[in-house]
Amino acid sequence: MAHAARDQKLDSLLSAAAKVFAHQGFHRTSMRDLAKASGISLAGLYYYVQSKDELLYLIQSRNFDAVIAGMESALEGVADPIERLSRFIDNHLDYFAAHMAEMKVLSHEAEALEGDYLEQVNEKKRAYVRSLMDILAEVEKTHGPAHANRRMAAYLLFGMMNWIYTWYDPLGDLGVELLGQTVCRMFLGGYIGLPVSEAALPRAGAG
Amino acid sequence: MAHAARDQKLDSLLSAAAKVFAHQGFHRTSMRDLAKASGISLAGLYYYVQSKDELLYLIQSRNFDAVIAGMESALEGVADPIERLSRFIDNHLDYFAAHMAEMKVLSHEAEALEGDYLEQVNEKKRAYVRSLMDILAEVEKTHGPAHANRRMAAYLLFGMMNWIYTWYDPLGDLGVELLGQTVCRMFLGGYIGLPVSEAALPRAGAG
DNA sequence: TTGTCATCTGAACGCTCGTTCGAATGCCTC
DNA sequence: GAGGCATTCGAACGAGCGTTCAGATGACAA
Repeated sequence: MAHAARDQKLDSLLSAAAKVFAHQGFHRTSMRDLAKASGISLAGLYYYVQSKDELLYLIQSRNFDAVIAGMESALEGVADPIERLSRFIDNHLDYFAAHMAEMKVLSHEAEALEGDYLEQVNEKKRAYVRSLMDILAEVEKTHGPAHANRRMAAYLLFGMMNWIYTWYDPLGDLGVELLGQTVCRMFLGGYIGLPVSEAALPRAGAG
Repeated sequence: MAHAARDQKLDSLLSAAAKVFAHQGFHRTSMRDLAKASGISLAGLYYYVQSKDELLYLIQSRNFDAVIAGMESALEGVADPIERLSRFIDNHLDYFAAHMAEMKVLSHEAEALEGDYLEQVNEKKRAYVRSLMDILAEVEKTHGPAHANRRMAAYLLFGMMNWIYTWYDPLGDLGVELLGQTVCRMFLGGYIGLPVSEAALPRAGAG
């Protein structure tokens, strides 16, 4: 099948492009850079892709779809809210660690997209955030009112998870399992001894 | 003094440039854009600045210096490790919220710098991270061994704090005080009822 | 008035960019 | 061998980029 061969070559182009985008940034990367990295001639790139923008869109869109699909499968049949939250986090971090270049492009080049491309990715993003906030609502229903604004907490969690493209090395000594545990524990429990009571928290009486 | 007038005009150029960089991104912004935004002619920009790169460097460098100076002053004479951590977080978030454009440029355009400029900012960054990790070491000394790798915890905290440029509105209904409290509590304590015991955490017995 | 110096500018330079186009190549079918 | 189609490419185009330069402007000193 010719169709499959073409798709496969597009995939490898997207993979090569993601690496270069992650390394140099989208705007600093030229189509000539991508030609060199993918082994396709400059003009040849346009047989697989309509524009540089579409290339970025395809990287972001496909990987985001994969994250969302992974999440849906990870949550399937799981009822306990905390377990659902834990799986949401693990899925996000596991995919991130397994596709660092692509996820860095998704996290860092969010504003590089324009027009319809931007809107389509943003719609996925909104749905994904909504999924997390639904889980947080369930958590609150089971465990009582939260100690934080739900929306704020959601974005702080995304901050912990998405910022990892600036420092995390999946091949380093800090494994993804430890990362997932730590993020989950930090979100739900804390850094020092878990039983930190309200009164022990600072800010209450300090200027 | 003529010197002071010049410095003042450079300041206002940097401030205008930070807004445009924050809005469009560094590489997408042209010197012609900056000329328009600052009210200086294209060639006139080069009377105040050697290059577009230096412009970015000055924004990052000066604001980072301000963050660090604020931190040193906030920690002065404070002994309690948890209070020190709380002040470190508050200083970072307060400055971020008060200078969203500049801090977005500092967070998001970290890799846009090159050569000496990059190295100088990175050195500040390393020292700043070291400051946080020193505080974490003090916290551990006082409150016993932590439940997370120290370096990992530090970067997760920076993730929560730096990611806010993607979602936080200082003029919205979520005040900076609440933000600081939440980040501090999430780092130290947690989202649902603080006494979440080890056993209650998922991951242990779930696939 | 003349000269000096900081401040500012219009116009241009050389370069790289994303994209296009006409043509070449390789492969399959008849 | 001929025709058709998917694939690939060298060369070029127009546009925009960061930067430079020779010179204008205006304030102040002599």
